[in-house]
Amino acid sequence: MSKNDSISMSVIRRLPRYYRFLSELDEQKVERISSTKLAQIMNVTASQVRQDFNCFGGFGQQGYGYSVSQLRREIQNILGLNNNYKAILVGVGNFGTAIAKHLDFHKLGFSLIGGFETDRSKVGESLGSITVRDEAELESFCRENHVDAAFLCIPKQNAENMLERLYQLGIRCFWNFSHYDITSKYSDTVVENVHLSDTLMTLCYRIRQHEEDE
Amino acid sequence: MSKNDSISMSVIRRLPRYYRFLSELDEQKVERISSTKLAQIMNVTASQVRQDFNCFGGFGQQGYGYSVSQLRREIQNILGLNNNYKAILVGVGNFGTAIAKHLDFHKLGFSLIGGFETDRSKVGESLGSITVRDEAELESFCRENHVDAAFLCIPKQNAENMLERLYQLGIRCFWNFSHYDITSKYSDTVVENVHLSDTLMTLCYRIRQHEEDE
DNA sequence: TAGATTGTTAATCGATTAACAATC
DNA sequence: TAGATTGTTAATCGATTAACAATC
Repeated sequence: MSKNDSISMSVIRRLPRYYRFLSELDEQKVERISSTKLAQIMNVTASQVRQDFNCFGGFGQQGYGYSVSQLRREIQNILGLNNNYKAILVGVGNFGTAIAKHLDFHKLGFSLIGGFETDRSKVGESLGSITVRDEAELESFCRENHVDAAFLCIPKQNAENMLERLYQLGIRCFWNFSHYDITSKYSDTVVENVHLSDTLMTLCYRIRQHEEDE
Repeated sequence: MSKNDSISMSVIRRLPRYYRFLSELDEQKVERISSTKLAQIMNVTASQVRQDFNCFGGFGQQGYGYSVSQLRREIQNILGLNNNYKAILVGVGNFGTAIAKHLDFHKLGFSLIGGFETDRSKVGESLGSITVRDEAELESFCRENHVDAAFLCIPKQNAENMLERLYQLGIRCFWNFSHYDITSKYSDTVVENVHLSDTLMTLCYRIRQHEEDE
């Protein structure tokens, strides 16, 4: 766990996938694996596997391969999944609700500590471990609780205002499901955008390509 | 709209984003835009904008720029958003429901024609234009209706079986929210994976990087 | 020791950016 | 015509793959 020097984003974005495959192998009690075998399972090249792992230092052993459980733990550490970043859910509609119920945030480095919603009819509902609060309580809540990140599940038209409020409250990290372009206005933020419709449009394009190939 | 010769995936995956920005400009009644200006708004290089658009043929006019509405329409055509691919939703839990309610499939080249669920208590519910059906009806439904794609919103453990059934029914295109690795078993499929937890893990990593930069 | 497999360097490939001639 | 901006070629940069010496 050394050898840092800013790893490229291409590598980082592959780590979760390694982590998933290694977790599965670990559950299946597989003890060791070679870069060749792992590459085969994951449908990538063995070279890439070794290059990727070596960005962080040598986890393997020549002539033997990698210890699945150790490698899994190393990637877990690199990604920081043992953290417990405090996150709030902003917008508890269908989508926000699904997210909150669907994911095990603790395994992903987060802890969901609050949810906020404009629709009064939803305020007071409980959602897993949290209770849905009136959006008006956002400021007081954030002053009483340390918040590391916000999960944005609101429509684009509400995003501009909400961002201003969240930014004022010192929140700089966002998991953004809205189509609002956060970084263009707030450059000192960390944003992971999830644009579901973009991937569906890509699928649309690829369906036709696939048909044409026949 | 010519000059094809297999466009690289890097370009294709940028098209939805161009499409979104152009749609917005179009709504704001902006008539023309230069690659420089568009690049500025989108935070990319003007070179990239021009290279990307030129993969498909010259939409611009020297000394003038690009017509926003025309360019938007061109990208719409390239992506094939005027299609009406018939899709079914497999798994109508929190997540599937949110997806179905959240997105305007018609604008994205699809038409949702059915939803299937194992949980009997949900069968019969209506969801936008569709009615939730018992998963047991999947085969009969797919034989009576042409289905181009399946949106997979089921847990990983159910995915293997379900994929086998869908594949048998001739479905080859998937929007996959499960962590099941479709292409490794079914190589003649078109799959867009959406791994939400992967992006959250990446955010987790980036939060720490951000903190360290201070 | 022999065999296997890593860690790492070098070669290749593809994607991005820069530059500028063509042209509206 | 002069100015602006594209379309396109060439240069650069980064990421991926191949190769192999190091070593368990």
